[in-house]
Amino acid sequence: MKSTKAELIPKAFDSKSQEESLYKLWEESGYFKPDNVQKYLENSNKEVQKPFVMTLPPPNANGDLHMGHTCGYSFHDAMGRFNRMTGHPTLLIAGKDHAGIQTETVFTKRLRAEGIDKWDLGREEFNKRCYEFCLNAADNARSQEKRIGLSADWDSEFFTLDPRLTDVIYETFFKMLEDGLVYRDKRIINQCPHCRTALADIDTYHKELPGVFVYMVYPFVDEADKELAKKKFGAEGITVATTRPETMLGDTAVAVNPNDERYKEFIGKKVLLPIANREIPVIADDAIDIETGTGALKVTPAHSPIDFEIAQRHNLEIINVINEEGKMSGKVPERFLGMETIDCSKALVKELQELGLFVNLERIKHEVAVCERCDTPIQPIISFQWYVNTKPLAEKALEALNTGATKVIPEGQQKALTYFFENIQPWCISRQLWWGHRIPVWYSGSKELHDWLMDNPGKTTQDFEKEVGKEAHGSGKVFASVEKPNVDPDWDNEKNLEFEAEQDVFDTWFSSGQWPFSTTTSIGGFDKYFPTDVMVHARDILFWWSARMMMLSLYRTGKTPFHTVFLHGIINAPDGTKMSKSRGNTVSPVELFDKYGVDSLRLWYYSDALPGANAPLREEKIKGNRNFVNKIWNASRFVLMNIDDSELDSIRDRLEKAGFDGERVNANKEHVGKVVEYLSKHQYNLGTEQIREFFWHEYCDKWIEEVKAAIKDEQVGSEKRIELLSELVFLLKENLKIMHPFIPYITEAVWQELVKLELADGILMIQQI
RNA sequence: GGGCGAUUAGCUCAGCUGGUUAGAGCACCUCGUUUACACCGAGGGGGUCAUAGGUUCGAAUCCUAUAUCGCCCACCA
Repeated sequence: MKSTKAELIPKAFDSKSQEESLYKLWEESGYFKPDNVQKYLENSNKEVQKPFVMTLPPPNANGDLHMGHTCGYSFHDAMGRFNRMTGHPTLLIAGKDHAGIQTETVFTKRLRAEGIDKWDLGREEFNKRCYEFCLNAADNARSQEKRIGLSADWDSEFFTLDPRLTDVIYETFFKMLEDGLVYRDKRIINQCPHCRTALADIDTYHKELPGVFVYMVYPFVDEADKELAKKKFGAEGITVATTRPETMLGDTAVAVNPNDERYKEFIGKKVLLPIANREIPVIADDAIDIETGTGALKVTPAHSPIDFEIAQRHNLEIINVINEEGKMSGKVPERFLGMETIDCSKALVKELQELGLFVNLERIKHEVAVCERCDTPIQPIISFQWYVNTKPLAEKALEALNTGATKVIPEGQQKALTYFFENIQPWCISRQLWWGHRIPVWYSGSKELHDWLMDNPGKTTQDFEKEVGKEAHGSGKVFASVEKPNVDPDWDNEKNLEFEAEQDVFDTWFSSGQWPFSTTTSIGGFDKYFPTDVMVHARDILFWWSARMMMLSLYRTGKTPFHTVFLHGIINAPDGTKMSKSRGNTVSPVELFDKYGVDSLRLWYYSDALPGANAPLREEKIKGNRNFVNKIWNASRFVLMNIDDSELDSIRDRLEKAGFDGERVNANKEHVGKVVEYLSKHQYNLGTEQIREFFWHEYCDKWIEEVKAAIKDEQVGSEKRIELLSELVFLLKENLKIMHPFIPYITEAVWQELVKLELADGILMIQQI
């Protein structure tokens, strides 16, 4: 009867109870830090390869991780572990995102629940409290990142508003301003009247809402035109159609297609804008679709992007009639001032009816852009914002793609990115929020003065005083600096001088677009760790994030920030639809960790969440992976159980001598070679399949069975037993190593069982493949 | 409207630069309780690789068209 210590090992691998202590073992080993990996390699006379570095996408500091986050981190970690085990001092830099508008919304609600109004609190106090809130809340996300096994250096973790990063981000802005790449410009923006901020297109989504389509007549000014119109159309004017009648008060033209036979003879004529009683021209523009509506478009440059472009082409006046809160304002008849747009719309329709200029009202459903956070329909309004001229930046990025300095996996997305760079639009980087990096700019005099001067080229501060009726306290020039400046060379009245701080903050992508070099710079490792190696994220933020990182890194450092962008698949609900909170079909990764173990979920990601794929969640596959993980546990247990305690010394000696050869060892080498190749080529699905196939059906089903039969009748301690069991242990260890990047927990757990029997040393994470 | 991609076993998908009987996991069927594991073992069924043409000695793989689906961007008077 054999006596073996290994018989005490439990029958099933209980992932949940072991994951925490295994993670602790890794973390406390210090090998999440590249310097320690380097020391280890040097001490064990291994060749030190160049560092392997990844900066990780920072999740929202105050949220839970979703299936997509843990998917990304699974890939990060497999890459990190593989490189760490092949001679590369490896650094994974994690982060937590301040997430601009989302966090401001969340925290404002929290404050309100405590009975605090953010406006009473003031900006400075709000930001202070929100910062604390985020730092505290970040523990939650961080513990989930650790749970997935992420081998990041937590001492290099950054919150995106960290003052060290801010310095770098501001420098970039100053440089761009100097180089003329940032400028202030008047454009149509998406205004959320509820959140009182400009929104990027990505912060909005489209929703089908009931609306109206109102036809109304703008009468001609000249009697002759009226006559002609009456003959042609049966009305003394031109009929236009709109879904937003309230914007008519800001109309400055009616546009028709130059090829539209109906209106040809009216081009250049004038109509009288009803109610506002303003004469506006009929103009011709190619952008007008003859088929839509009446083929005649009322042009409201201040409140519609298309109209704005038309206005630019034709030098039309721009009249703002809706303010930031979505209320009627500006040059509108007094009775409409302060009205909600919808009320104003109704009132106008009524007045038009009375004037006999109302033609028809259709009730329609149409797609409206709404605020992603609060569902409020956005108001396109015109305002001055800060822009980046992305054209020259995109050219450099294109070059990086074309020369192969950066490549995107999957290939199709590389084409999409190329197309994006080729057709890039100016980038609005200012947001009217409190929560974020304040744009480090001061206006001499006031922001109003500066924008007025921009609006009125050729005019002076004296004109401003006269026409606006306010005193000028500076030249209206812009000063870029963090601290308030105290001199303005263009303003001689020093006593009178005042500076107004820019209140807007940067778009979060402007700061996160600098992530690879802002973080490495801030830990003092720019020279050593930049450029980084691989960027991993889901493909939905390719244009927003990686594109920006490429442009800004090339601008600041002259180098592309990473040689590979790896876009993992998107995890969908089991029925194939998108997971979303509003649909209530989300699945929490933590739930799956608990149920099947982290390794099982990781394996599923590697096999299903491939670049270019949408992976519907398949629990039964994760369950299958759990079975594989358990198989590893039991196979290892069986090998150890076959070793009698009295044989341990001989097997240790045999293992130290190394020099195993023969069929199995060769087959195993070939197997390891294949997996290494798959990992190097980012073919994780093939790697997963390979380790599963090989370990289960070769190592377990063949080798263990063969050895089992061969040693059945052997005396304990016989030469044959020692040789065969030693070989089996050797092969087990080799397999644990190559499987570790995929499934770190189970492999390390087994390794530690080997360590207990002194059949292995140290920790598996740092062993070299 | 523009761009990208997909269509292979019941389900989810592999199949790299064209080459013997097209693969995996899960599901299904049969047999098996031999002291590692039933979260197991042995075996099995199941696919004219969306459709139509073409290139080739040879096509799931390359080309063209069609159909269906998905994603992204732009727009929606």
